[in-house]
Formats: sequence, structure tokens, C-alpha cells
Amino acid sequence: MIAGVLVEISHKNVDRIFEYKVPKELEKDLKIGVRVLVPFGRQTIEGFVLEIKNTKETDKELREVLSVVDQEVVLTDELLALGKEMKEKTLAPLISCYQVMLPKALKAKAGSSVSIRYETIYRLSNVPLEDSYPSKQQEILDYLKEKVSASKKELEGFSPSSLKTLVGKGILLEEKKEKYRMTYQKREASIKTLTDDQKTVVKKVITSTPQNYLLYGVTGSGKTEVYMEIIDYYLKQGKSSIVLVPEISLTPQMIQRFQERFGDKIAAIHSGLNDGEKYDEWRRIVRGEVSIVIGARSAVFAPFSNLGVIIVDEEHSDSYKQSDSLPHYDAREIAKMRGEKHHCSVVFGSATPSLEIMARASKGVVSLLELPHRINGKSLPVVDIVDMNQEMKHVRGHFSKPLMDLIQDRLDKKEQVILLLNRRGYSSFVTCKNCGFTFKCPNCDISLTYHKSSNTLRCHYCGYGEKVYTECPKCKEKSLSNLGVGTQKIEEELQKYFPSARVLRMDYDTTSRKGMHEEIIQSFKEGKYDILLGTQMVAKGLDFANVTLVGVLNADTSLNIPDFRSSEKTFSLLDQVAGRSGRSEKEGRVIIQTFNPDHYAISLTKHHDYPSFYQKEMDIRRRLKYPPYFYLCDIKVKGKDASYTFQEALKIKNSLEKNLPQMILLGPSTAGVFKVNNVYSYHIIIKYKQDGSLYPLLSKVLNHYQSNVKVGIDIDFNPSQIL
DNA sequence: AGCACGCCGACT
DNA sequence: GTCGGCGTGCTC
Repeated sequence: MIAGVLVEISHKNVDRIFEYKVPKELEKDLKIGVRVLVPFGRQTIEGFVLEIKNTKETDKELREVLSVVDQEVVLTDELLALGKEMKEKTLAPLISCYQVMLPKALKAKAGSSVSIRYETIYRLSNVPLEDSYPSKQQEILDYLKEKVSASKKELEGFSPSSLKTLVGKGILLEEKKEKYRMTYQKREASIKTLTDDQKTVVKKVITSTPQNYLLYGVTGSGKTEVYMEIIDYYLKQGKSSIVLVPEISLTPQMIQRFQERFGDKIAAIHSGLNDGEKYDEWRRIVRGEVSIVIGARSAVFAPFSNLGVIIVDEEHSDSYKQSDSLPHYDAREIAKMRGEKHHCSVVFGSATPSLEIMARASKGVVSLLELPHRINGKSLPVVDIVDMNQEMKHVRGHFSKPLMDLIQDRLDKKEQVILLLNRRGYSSFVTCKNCGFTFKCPNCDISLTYHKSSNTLRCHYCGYGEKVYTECPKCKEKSLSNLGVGTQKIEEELQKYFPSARVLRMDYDTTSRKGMHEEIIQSFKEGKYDILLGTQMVAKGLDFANVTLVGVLNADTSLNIPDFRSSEKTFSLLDQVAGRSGRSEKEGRVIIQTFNPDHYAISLTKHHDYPSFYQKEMDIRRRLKYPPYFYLCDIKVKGKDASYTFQEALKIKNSLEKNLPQMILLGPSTAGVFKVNNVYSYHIIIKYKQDGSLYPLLSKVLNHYQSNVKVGIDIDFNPSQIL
């Protein structure tokens, strides 16, 4: 027997199958999809068995498999095939595709530090019981007759020596049992009755043939209830479900709602868990002990064999794309692929769907489901857009008069306020403090980034550059600056203007400690604070009945990020945060402060007008040849020697240009984050309608450079952002 | 990714 | 004469 093994080294040079002889005694344990320990050069490492050949003759000199690591298959046939497809679509090393599917604990290096936890349990053996025992022993026996089995901890109240005696006599059995670090308790099942709209959506999904859906529902329309109802239906059919949410909205509040309804049938995988806890959750899934997985991006790989439905909540979130490491996969695409394999539906939900999916919905490629009303029967909150150009004279700190007045009003009424400090794309673009003017690239329509070293403004996409002016070209004021404020500064201002207000800050600083996120949300919910001030994380999924005012201090920052999706990101953020207001009985209000009141991404949030935003934005995307009309591919060329790296990038671009005449190639341009750790990056951007020979061609480029140690190449198809 | 082999500079 | 720099090449 010969085993084809993929070793646990994520590098192009070794991203292929190596063959090993299988010793007779390992043959029965060695299966496709298990990990094995193999000698590799001078080292001993782990790898996945991908092939088994039953050839007897050993024509080649092969080394032997040392041991089999897993008793159970860790990569099922489905996941093995899925990994190969991912490699095709992302051009990442195959091993990296398998590594993202598994918890850290199952990767070779972390394996030693995370272990399975055990607890000792006691239960009655088959030895016939006598009529009576000494009283201390009898107590234990009575307890166990009732409970069948009990852990050591539970029996702490009883006499330890009597316990020992009973075990010694063989009346009780002492066993080691695996113990999970997380526990879920089902609480009051508060199943709300669905509205007619919600019922229609649920019915459509569970009665139709499996397909992909876009659930377009306004904020507060009860999408989560719809998800749970669909999941419940499949649960009763004996099928499992995956719920994907962006990490930022995977709040304790959200998990709690699922837990209340489904109890220990759920496993929640989020960044708050440590490696051991994640490993436990994964084992519960593999063993079929749970039927519902709720988690961020990587939860899409939950090893279920009988999927009933996959839910992708907040579908528009860019966190579904893995951009920081290989493989650059998109969980939404993986969801569709698994949906097809399992013949199950995939429901993509959002109040502000991505243009890509809405475009597909309007073509009929995905089915559109709508929830146009809030479940509380109230209309969406009234939004006022405050023009900060006009407000300049009345402004106190970062607060306009209308916002100040409304905050005071809510404090008087003992109602709560959420304030959003938009920090998205908190980078060095130049804005006029007086009129809000920002420099944009004439070719790409994205904000220019300030480069201190050369004192120039540059476009990250095409490389266009211009000199920095001291005077604003629009209003002629000398108010150009690259401004930015932190939450601490705003908190100080709030304390100054509203000394009696109890302000709670929520940002990356205050939530980094484990459990802090939960604590903050809980204490705000309990009314211990009047104002919740935070960054993006206050925008999504939070549900506070007493919040009747949402204020956005600076709507413009996300408008100016150097990305063709900046308008979409802004509209979606503003609409989402506005939706936090007036979720219960009381009417909600929203104040949006901006220097660009006429920009469509801001003005259209006034009436929550997604359809108009969609039309307008699609028009721009079509004219500038951006998605969803064109696909994008971002090729990053990195190296320590700036000029050498640029030359190589230019060579790549020229050769691609020759071979891809029907595609549009941009660059090489300096990356937004040009220099990181003394490594310089250049981008080549490809816009295309059909991939044609793109993939094989880029694969060749990668192979050509795999042995070049001076430059590294990173390819990202459909990038969520180009940095 | 490791790890060794290999061919040129400053030292006990 | 050696110790060691990190460039090139291989791992079933």
C-alpha cells in the first residue's frame, strides 16, 4: 500500500503529493482524509492522506509513513473536493485551502498545545445490588439510580472514601469522558409569532426546490426570526444548518437568541473562543452532536454531512472575503458551492444588499425575497442630514446644534442614544476642513492618498499623481488637512457638554479584553448608561428597545476611502446604524452630520432609499467598468528592493497585456500601504468580463516566480478592497 | 517552509 | 590554514 500525502507546509515548492510506503500494521487505520506523520527530508512532519494505491510492487525507493494521527477522518470527501476547487479559483497552495477548513488545534504546530479535556464520571455497573449498604454508600447509590451517571464534581458532596469503596467492589464504574469547554443551556423558548411577510418568506424557502435566495429586508424587519424558523423546519427533518454572520455582529446578543431557541443543538464559533474551545466545538459538529453552527467566515466549512440550509446574514459585509492571508476565498462563494453539493438552499440576507447580488437578483439568477416592513409596525426612523458646512458657526466640538438639542432631549426623557464615530478607512487622504473637498483620481474616481515622503497625492489603482496644494481648489481656503478624531476625544467633549450623561465607549480598545463586548452591551441594555459611543461595531445587529436617537458624527470618512466601493460602504453603514433607532414602541430619530449632504450615498439614506442608491451606483459602476459589470483581479508584487520590484511588476504587466488583449490592465501602481516592514508593494489590476485564459496564465506567473526570493506575488480575485 | 550543501571573506 | 556568511536546491 502506498499513500499520497500532502504535507503541512504552505509553500508552492512542496504543494504536491509525496508518496510513502505504508507499513502493514498501519494499513487498517490509514484512510483518505486522515493525518499521518511522515519523514520529510531531515524533518518529521504531519500531512493529509489524499491518495491510497494498493500496488504491491515497490519499484521506487519510498520512505515509510511513521504513524497515523487521527482515528477519524478529519477531511471528508466533500471537503477534500472543495479544497481542490478552491485552489483552482484562488491559485493558493492546496494545503492552505485545507488548513482554513480546520480549527487551529488540528494544524500540526498547534497540535501539541491544545488537548482534549476529560472528566471522571461514575455509573452503576451490572453487578446486582444488595438490599442495603452502609449509609454513606447508600446515599451515593440512590443518587446514581436517579441520575444514571454523574461526574466527580457532582459527587463532591458525598463521602470520597465510600465512593472509592464502591468502585473497589465493582459496583460503580469509573470512566473517563471527554469534556467540552463550552456549554449551552436552552432557556425560555420565546418564539415570536411571525408577521405575514415573514411567513411568506419562510414558506417560499422551505417549499421550493433548493436554490439561492436574496432576502432583502429593511432593518428591524425580523430577518433573524425568519432564519430561525427555516432552520427549525430543517432541524425537524433531521438536517443541519450553517449561519454565517460578520464577526462584528456575532454578538452575545445574537448567540443568545439562537441558544434560547435551540439550546445545545448549536455551536457558536467566534473570535472570543480560544483554540481549545474552538476545537471542542468542531468535535461536537463532527460527531453530529449539534445541528446548527453559527459563526464567522470560516464556519462555512463546518463538517456537516446533511445540510438543510445555509444562511449568510449581512451578505454585503466584506468580512466574508479573506484578504489578509491565503487562500483569498469568499465564504459566500463557498456557501453556494456547498449548497449545490448538498442540494440545499442558501439564503443571503441584508438590508443593503451588495450590488453584485442585487444585480443577480434582478437578472433572476438568485430569487428575491423581501421584507419591506418593520415587525414593530412602525415606519423606519426619520433621518435628518445636517450640512456641517452650514453648521460651522454653531458647531461645538464635533457636535452640530440639531444633534446637541436632540441628545439633550433624549437625556431629559431618559431615553438612550447611540453615537457612531465613523473611522472606516482612517487613513491619510486630504480633506478641506472648510468645504469637505477631497482630491480624487480623474481616471479611477477614488480618493488620492497622501504620501509624506514625496509630498504628493497618489492613486492606488493606476498610479496617477499630483502635487499637494496648500489651498483648497474648490473654496480657496487654506483648510486642507488629513484630519481624524478618536473616540476618547469625543467622549471628553460629551462630558463637557453633557456633564450628567453617563457615556459608554465601545471601540477596539475597550472591547479587546475577553468578555468586555458582552459586558458593554449588557450594561447599556440595562440602562446603566445614557449614551453608547463607538466605531463601526455599534452599527450592526444590536437591538436596544430604549434607543430613540442615533447620531453619526462624521459620515464622510468612509466616503473618502480609496476604494471603488466607498459609496456602497458608506450607504450601507449609515443605513445599518440608522436602523438601531426606534426598534421598539418609541419612534426613532437619526442625525447624520456630513460635509457632503448632496452626495447620493448620504442624501439617499434620508428615506432609506436603497433602490435609488442601487440604480445610481450601478450606473457609475457600468461607466467606470467596475463590478458587477466587470470582474477585478488584484496582483500584488512585493519585494524589499523597490525599484527591482517595480521592474518585475512592469514585466509581469507587459507580458499579461500581450496575452490578454481583451482585458483592461492598470498599473503597476504603488499600493495604499506602500511599505510594510521594509517590503514594498505594487499593484496590477485587471478588469475583465470573461476569465478566458487568465487563470492558467496567472498560474504560470506564480510558478515562474516561486523560486525568485526577491519578489513575492499575491493574487486576489474579486478583492473586497485594494490596499 | 526548513535544512544542508556550497563557495568566498576575516580570524583563533 | 579554518569558521561562517547566506545563495541555491531538495524534500516521496
